[in-house]
Amino acid sequence: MSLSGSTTARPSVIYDALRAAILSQSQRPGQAVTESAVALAFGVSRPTAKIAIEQLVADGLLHREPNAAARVPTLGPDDIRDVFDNRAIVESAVSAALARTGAVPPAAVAAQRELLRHPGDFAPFDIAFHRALGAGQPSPRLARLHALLMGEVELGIGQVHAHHLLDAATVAAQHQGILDAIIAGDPALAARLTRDHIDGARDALLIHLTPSHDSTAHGDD
Amino acid sequence: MSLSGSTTARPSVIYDALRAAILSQSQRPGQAVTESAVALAFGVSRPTAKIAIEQLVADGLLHREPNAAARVPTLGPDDIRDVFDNRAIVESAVSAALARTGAVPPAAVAAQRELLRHPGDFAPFDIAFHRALGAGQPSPRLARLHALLMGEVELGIGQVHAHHLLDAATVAAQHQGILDAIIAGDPALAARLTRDHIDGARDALLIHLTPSHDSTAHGDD
DNA sequence: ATCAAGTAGATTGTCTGACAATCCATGATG
DNA sequence: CATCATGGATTGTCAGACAATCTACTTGAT
Repeated sequence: MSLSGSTTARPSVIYDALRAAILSQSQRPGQAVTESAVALAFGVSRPTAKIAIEQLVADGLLHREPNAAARVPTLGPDDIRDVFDNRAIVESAVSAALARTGAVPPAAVAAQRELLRHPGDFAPFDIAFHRALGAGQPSPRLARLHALLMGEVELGIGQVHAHHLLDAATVAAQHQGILDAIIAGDPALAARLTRDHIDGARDALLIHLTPSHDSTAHGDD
Repeated sequence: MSLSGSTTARPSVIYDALRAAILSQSQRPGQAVTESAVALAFGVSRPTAKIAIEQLVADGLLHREPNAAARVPTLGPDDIRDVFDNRAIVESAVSAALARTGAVPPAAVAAQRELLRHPGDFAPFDIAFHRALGAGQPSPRLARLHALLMGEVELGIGQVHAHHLLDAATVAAQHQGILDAIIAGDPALAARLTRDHIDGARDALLIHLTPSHDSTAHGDD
């Protein structure tokens, strides 16, 4: 059957599209993502859509309860804290492992360069930098743990990052410090700088989620 | 097999049975686990079997390449090192988090008690102790990271643990030290003892995997 | 006899359509 | 007004089928 799309509408295609929609806030938090709707939108059957949705759930980008539709999760302060605290644990180990090799992933350097060239909206390059760190380090299992957390990190940043919490120069400087420590072969320093960097990002996000700050949300639900 | 006549043969049932078969070495490492065979053995269709297999692959208990049958992975020295090093990172954070609460999961105490009562084959209770630590700690995401690693840990111990590497008394003493540090509310000590404990287990397993004198492995049982 | 090419088998990847089970909202009824 | 039955909606699960890909073997030529 020739549906609208090209040759094969594999689950991964649906996964990517759905993921982009969630991270770009096209799918508002709390909004239901039903299997039927996804199947209809992509012209596939429900089981096919189900597979893609389950993949998103496994990555933390969707929440689902036994017999209800999947929903885009709303990351509250507790979630942000939990995600970033665990990321600090994992990513500091990532930086330490990289420092032991003494080599920096080329993708991280590229992301760092692009970040400085786009100071207005640098969030994608910030994410790319950290993903490159995780992916470029020797341990495959540590890379997997890191990638697992980055999904929710990206979701949390997307939900809050529109407010320009930090400026590109500060972020870039901290990134450069991490890279320098890695090149210098100093695992302890690389781990400490990474931890501080992530803690700072966590606190910046939490400030925006604290009700003391004005003009954050519209009305109480 | 002994599974028949059940109207609700959910994928989780197949998952559990397959998992037990792998961990009990019923499925020898390297052996292929085809979707057809699983479907036939459990009396379900291939997609149902596929879901269970993919779940095992996600947990690291099976390896699969794009167009080949899934196989039980053989954990070599590099794999053991990688699994246990990452476990040390995650589980030391688990112990530290528990120490901050000052409370010990009851399941961990129960596992510790059972371990002392079964000094002959204490591997299951050793695993249960560490799983209880991960599951009983506050952060849901850290618990998930820990559980993800424990699958391969259990696989690695199962592949080597038949040789009685450590005696129950030593393991129990180390466990008790961790519990005491948690109760005392000393995160740094709990983390350090946990790391040492895991590093010791790693080294014990690696000794048995080092081909010091026996080059060709002929597995007569 | 050795090597290359073609072919047959096996296995996975994917899809379709359907039925059963469960949850939520609505409306009827005491 | 509260309680319960009913309807719709959604997920959970399943069986069967076809296409794509890899492997191993047979066949043929050098």
